[in-house]
Amino acid sequence: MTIGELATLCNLKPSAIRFYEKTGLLPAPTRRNGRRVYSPEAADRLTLIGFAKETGFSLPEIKLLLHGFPSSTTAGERWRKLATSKIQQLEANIAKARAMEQMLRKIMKCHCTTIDQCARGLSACFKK
Amino acid sequence: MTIGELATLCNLKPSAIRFYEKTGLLPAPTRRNGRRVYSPEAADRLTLIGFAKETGFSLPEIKLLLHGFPSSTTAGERWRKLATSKIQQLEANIAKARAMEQMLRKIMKCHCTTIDQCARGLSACFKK
DNA sequence: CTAGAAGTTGAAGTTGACTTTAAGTCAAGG
DNA sequence: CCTTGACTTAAAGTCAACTTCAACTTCTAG
Repeated sequence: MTIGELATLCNLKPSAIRFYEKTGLLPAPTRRNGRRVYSPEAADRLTLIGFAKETGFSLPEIKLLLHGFPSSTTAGERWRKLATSKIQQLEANIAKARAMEQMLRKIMKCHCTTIDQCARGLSACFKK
Repeated sequence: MTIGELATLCNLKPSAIRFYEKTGLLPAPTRRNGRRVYSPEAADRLTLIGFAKETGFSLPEIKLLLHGFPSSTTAGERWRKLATSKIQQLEANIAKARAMEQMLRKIMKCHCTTIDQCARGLSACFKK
């Protein structure tokens, strides 16, 4: 697969793929006459990266999750710690998203055009 | 309340509050000797803004949700449309977060240090 | 064989959301 | 009265995550 094909397949621009390679998220593929040639697994990797991004991971975090921490005796443990904290973050995000959704639904039930008009007291739900 | 007090109360820097004011997210407060003086409602507004940010709204989107669309006969309807699409986005985000969480949990059950070691085939879950 | 589409590089530019800086004003405590 | 710290502004700086540019090479169709 060429970089262009991989890009269209994953809804990315070639520049993004080169950027991920340069920053170490994506392994450098083999080359044919100087050009990158990708195997289908590259698409799996990019799918995973995209998914992680959409769930709130930064690129450095994704790098850690993908490659594990730099080798050390406690590497596995540290990966585990990162994953555990990320799971907690994900659950917090889910809770927040649900609360926001509830708020929007409530506001939609009345007939205002702004939140200020009818969200008085509603923001109390979010204290803390 | 001074800008500094409001900032500590909402875990923000004064500069962020001034920035929100400049970009129209926060109404300009009254002034005493040139200095901003805030009423407690300002904190509610900031809490709401923070919440929206954390659930994936951009500042321009938050502005729209707060102030409604610029006045026009269809303003209310457009607000409604925006809110509806945002609710859908929130639900999609919740689903993604759940899938990501499941994936992390699965990977944690085996004893690898990287995702590549044991996530083979797992990314199939995400092929939408 | 040649035009043009797609690939290559490093470096510079973009966007969103702030933060920092510079240069100054105001106010409360010792 | 004077210092110290919080406030004011506009303008410039920062950071992440890419994108665009310039200059060049290489593949592909006619």
